[in-house]
Amino acid sequence: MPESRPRNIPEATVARLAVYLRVLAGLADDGRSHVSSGELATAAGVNPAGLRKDLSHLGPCGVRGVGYSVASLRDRLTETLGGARSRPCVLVGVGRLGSALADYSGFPGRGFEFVALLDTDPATVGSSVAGLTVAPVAELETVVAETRASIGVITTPAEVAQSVCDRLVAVGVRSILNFAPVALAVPAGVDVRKVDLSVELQVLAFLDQQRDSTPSAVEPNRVERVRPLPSTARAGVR
Amino acid sequence: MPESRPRNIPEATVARLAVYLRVLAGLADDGRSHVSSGELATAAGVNPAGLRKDLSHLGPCGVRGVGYSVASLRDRLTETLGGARSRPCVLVGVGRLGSALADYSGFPGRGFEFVALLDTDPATVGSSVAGLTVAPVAELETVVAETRASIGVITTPAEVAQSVCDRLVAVGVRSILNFAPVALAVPAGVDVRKVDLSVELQVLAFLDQQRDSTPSAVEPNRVERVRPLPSTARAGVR
DNA sequence: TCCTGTGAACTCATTCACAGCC
DNA sequence: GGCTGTGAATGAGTTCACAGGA
Repeated sequence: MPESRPRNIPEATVARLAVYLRVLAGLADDGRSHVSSGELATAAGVNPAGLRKDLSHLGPCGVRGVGYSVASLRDRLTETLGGARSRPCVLVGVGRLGSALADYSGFPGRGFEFVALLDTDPATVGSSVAGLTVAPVAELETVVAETRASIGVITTPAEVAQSVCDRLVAVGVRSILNFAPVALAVPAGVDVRKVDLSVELQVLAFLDQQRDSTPSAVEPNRVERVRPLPSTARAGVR
Repeated sequence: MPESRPRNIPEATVARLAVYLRVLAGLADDGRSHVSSGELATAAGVNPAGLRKDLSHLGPCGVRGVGYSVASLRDRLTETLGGARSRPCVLVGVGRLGSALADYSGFPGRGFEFVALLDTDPATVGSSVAGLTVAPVAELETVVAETRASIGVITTPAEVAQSVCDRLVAVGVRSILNFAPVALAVPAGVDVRKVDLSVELQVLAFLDQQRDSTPSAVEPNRVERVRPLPSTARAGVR
């Protein structure tokens, strides 16, 4: 076969593909059979031309003069994003944020699936969250080995994040999503993405304040400008 | 006075300034008096040259051949990020994610402060979260008017996010942080940032899967590469 | 000699504008 | 006529390399 694989899709594009997929699922539920790039772009909050460029990474998948088939585009995106075999994820730290995240696992065809939830708190261990029974962190090594998890999600307090990270890496986890407000040190070959909720708020507060300071001068209204997604930091190898 | 204001600081830089500030607070607690850009950069997970460029937006604030004064740099960052008078925020949707977020308010000098938490669930309304009593959503308009909140945080289910957004905008909120997985439509002049937790996981899953497919070939090890932050989408003015 | 501050190169990403097909 | 696919242009942001001061 002549390598029909997705090839090199930019990270920013991958993030948007996930958004398109969600919108398409909604359109399919509404019984729609086709969409134009314009309509899809509006629903996803992006620029139409950018959307088309994103989709071009999958090869031609629309019909000129008509638009995109909702069902087939959805299937294509599902497959591209990892669809068939979803990656097993282990989540450490089942607090409010952790349990909120665990519920996102619900949807199939998302490319990931939580297979274990770990916590230290005896009151939390043994309880059921998102259909899984919370296990003690002591079992981290065993659980990762048994489930062959390759993705770890850290929603612990900052103080223990690095040690949890070290343990995950030691047993072979190579992709980590970190919600703790610390920069994790990892060996090359491990991919860390970071999401910092308080930083998001600080940035918003800064822009808000800055706008008040500026007497609304200088810049007129731009109708709708949208930026990618990256929202995270990366360290280590591809 | 000759406008000594921060001027135009790139958004990506603002996000990192918040991270530096947190690291500096930790260093101050440890009794450190000075840091070099290299050390600070490592702790923040960024490139030293980039850090210096970021700080250059505040004007010279280091000492050549020595480094930065921990205390004075911290104060400078605090002030730049909105320090003195923090922006009042209203949060709508006090579920697990919402209450987790509300706790971030704790720190002073962050540039924002939660002044009200709203929810529809009668079981949640009246309870105390992060030191605030949860109020019914019906009081949204009153609360925003009384607190003069200019920032709204939406952590509701997707179905009601747009209507909550509309109500916030109607009473004058111009900066919104949206955690619901929908693209919010807002009039020009309103700034929306979006954080999508499930997308973060999907991107990580994709990269993880992609790495397994590729026989580790092509690319050698990159030691530590870090990307900015944006983590969000923006719509509206400025 | 140290480390900061910064112009300049470079990489990455978004937007524009139009060619191509239905 | 309408809408997709895409090369070219633009812009933002990061890295490099060195000038400049303690």
